Amino acid sequence: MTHSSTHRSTKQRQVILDVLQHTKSHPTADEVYQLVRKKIPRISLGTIYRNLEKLSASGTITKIENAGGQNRYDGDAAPHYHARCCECGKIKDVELDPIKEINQVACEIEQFNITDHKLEFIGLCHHCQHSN
Amino acid sequence: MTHSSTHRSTKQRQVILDVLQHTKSHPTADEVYQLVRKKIPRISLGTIYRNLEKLSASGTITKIENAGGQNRYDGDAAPHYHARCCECGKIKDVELDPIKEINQVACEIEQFNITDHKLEFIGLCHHCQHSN
DNA sequence: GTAGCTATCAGTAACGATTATCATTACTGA
DNA sequence: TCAGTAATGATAATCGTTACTGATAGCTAC
Repeated sequence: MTHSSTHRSTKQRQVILDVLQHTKSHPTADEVYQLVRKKIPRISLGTIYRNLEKLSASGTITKIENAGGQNRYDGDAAPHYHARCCECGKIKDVELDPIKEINQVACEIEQFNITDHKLEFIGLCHHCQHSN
Repeated sequence: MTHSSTHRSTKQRQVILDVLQHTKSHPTADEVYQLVRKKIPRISLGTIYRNLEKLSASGTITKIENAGGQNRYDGDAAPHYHARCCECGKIKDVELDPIKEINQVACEIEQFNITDHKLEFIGLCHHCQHSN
């Protein structure tokens, strides 16, 4: 009933957030699960999903959708672009300032109120370039 | 054996392609299924998926991936951007020339061989703007 | 501190989208 | 026409994710 805006601070949520913010990779839910289990062996995969959802809903982390199959999660909530390896699916941050003006440009399109955009680069990561 | 590069021409594949190329929307696999069934009532959903996969692999159509939700398919194979409604998930073409130069810029990022990019705008479509 | 409320938990079943399997059908080139 | 085989219809299996359950444990007020 009472609009539960409250987020309790639980050990599970803290560890999940900590793991995410201390990895350079952009892990899938399952990878987060494996990492967190090292600290909380009995944690449930459902708890991982629930907390990843809450954390991204509150803007603490970023959920990377469209990643070809599984979603990935990024401990960095600041807007930035990603590069995805079309071979292994790994994601890397792109050091490129977000182009804010482009939303304005796109806004002039018929009947669509643009509020945001996602730019994803596709290519081969360093590892996959050399494994062929 | 012989690398029969060509795909056989079947009635099912022709109808699927025809349906896709004659709709302005960007239907999901299931929506394609519903449309094709009007012409081939006994077609299987598996056949839809198989052909959509083949057609997009050969570059005849475009697969618009969307992790978490359903994929969508675009009869237009030429590179162009899309706008996605964050409310209903519908996709609309964006009349904006692809920015080719941006791949070059991103290429200068450490150890990633960029070959392509996807730019997707997020917002509210005309319908969802007025239904709230 | 502790009592009570309830968000969160672990465990697991259910779900939806997609893919794989398999026996049968039907293109295609000889 | 015929053989070879890609493609089909039907259905089972897979995979990521979400929903449900009773139990647990933060938080607040006393």
